[in-house]
Amino acid sequence: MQVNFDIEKPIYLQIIAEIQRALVRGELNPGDKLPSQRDLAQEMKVNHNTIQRAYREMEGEGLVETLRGMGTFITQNPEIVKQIRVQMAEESIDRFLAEMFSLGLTSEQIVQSVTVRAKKLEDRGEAQ
Amino acid sequence: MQVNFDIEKPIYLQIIAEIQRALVRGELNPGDKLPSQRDLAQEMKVNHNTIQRAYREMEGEGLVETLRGMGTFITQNPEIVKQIRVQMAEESIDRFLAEMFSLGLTSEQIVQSVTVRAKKLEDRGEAQ
Amino acid sequence: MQVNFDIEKPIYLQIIAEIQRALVRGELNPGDKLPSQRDLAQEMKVNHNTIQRAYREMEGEGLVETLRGMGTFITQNPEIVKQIRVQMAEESIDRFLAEMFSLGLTSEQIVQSVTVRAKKLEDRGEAQ
Amino acid sequence: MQVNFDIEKPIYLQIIAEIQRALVRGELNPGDKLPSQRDLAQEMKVNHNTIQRAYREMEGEGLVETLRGMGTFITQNPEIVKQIRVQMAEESIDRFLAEMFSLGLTSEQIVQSVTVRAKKLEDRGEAQ
DNA sequence: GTGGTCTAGACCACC
DNA sequence: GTGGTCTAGACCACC
Repeated sequence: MQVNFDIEKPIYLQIIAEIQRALVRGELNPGDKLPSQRDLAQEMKVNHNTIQRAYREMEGEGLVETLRGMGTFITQNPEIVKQIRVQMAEESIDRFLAEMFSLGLTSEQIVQSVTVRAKKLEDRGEAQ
Repeated sequence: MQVNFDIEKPIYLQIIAEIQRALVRGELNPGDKLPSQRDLAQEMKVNHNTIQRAYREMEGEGLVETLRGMGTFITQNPEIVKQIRVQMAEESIDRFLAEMFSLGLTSEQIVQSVTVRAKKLEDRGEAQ
Repeated sequence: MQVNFDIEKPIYLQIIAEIQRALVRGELNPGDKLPSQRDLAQEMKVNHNTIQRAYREMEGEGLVETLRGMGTFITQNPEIVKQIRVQMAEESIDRFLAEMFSLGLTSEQIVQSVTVRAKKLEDRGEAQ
Repeated sequence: MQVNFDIEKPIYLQIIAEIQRALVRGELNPGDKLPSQRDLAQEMKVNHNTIQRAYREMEGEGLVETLRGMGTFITQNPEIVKQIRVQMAEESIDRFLAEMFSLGLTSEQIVQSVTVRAKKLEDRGEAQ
């Protein structure tokens, strides 16, 4: 697991995004234990408070559960993966539409372009 | 004009992207003179060779023309803005589709989601 | 506004409790601006991060809203005061019942005692 | 046995309260010898005069008896535990009612809430 | 060993 | 001026 020290996004949000991606990819599953705050901090070369911020934020969203003295675990709710998938898709769509609108395209043009291109890529087998 | 010193993308490509965005936004127009390589290098705190690489690349794409002793100018072709727009839209679409496919959505689901969301945002007036 | 540096309760929770009490007492109202994080930190002689923790926690509960560069404000929702009242009453009841059960009283005995005593105090006018 | 050095309550009253709770919990029984004033003072890191004050106060209430040269003992009266229980329950009730009245609830509402909640907790088996 | 709280202080973005 | 992020390091509770 890696973070980019880019200027754009706070580290703790990048950590959350990493964990969500790992969940969506199935590398992390409901019930799994996350690395301890101190271990992950050392591994990622960030302060343990930054990891804690990320973990606490995820706890607030119901993504993880923390058992004092035991560690932090992915919530034992099989729905979370689906929920994250939906959330990530929505973010992706909104980011995309913002880009397209800023280029001056209308809804109709966008839908048209996406339809054509998605069909083409799917036929080529680029959709796994 | 600024660049992010992130690891992802070579600086000269970021410079090109910036200039293209400036063109699309109308902040830069066909025929306009670009800053001298040395001036821009100083302003952006990058090596002047990096600027030269960016300008050369854009020259290869027919985006700019360099007149010896005069400087570098946006090509006097009213079509370039439209061409960049198309190119940027295509990049945007492909990036977006790659994200959506990696989340496991099908072409139909993607088109469906985009259609609904684009309509909604347009109604809200978020498309300028 | 004061905090007790007692060992029992984290400072940031004490701060939240203080603000909730101020709301219930009507000393603070929906829409009111809270002191800036730095000012309150200085006044309470705690670190500004501790105030931020309290404010962020309240933001998560929808109690306050933060406008970057403007400050932190009590949510413009007239229902919050009622909600806090209910929450404080529930906490009060649960704390009380835990005490009474630990003394070995049954539900019936507790209800009986409370009924008699509440009536007596109300008649004496101790309920404002 | 520990005391909180909080500002609220004199230490000698906290000591009395601790001893009463120990009696109610059955950790201390009628006839039991209390630690010597000096021993307890050392253990609790308070002045031995503070312990003396606590013991004297309890003697005045008939809770303990001091036998010169022998030490201080819980009164050999099987009723004291019951009496303390009643006294603690009364204090608990009054503190609780004060809280609820200050939140603006009426006697009826308080009794109603307590009845519902006590029943629920008892059913859940939280009353030991 | 694991998480929780707190401090002092730095630097940043936005206004 | 206001909040946001982050670090380094301390001490604590619970196990």
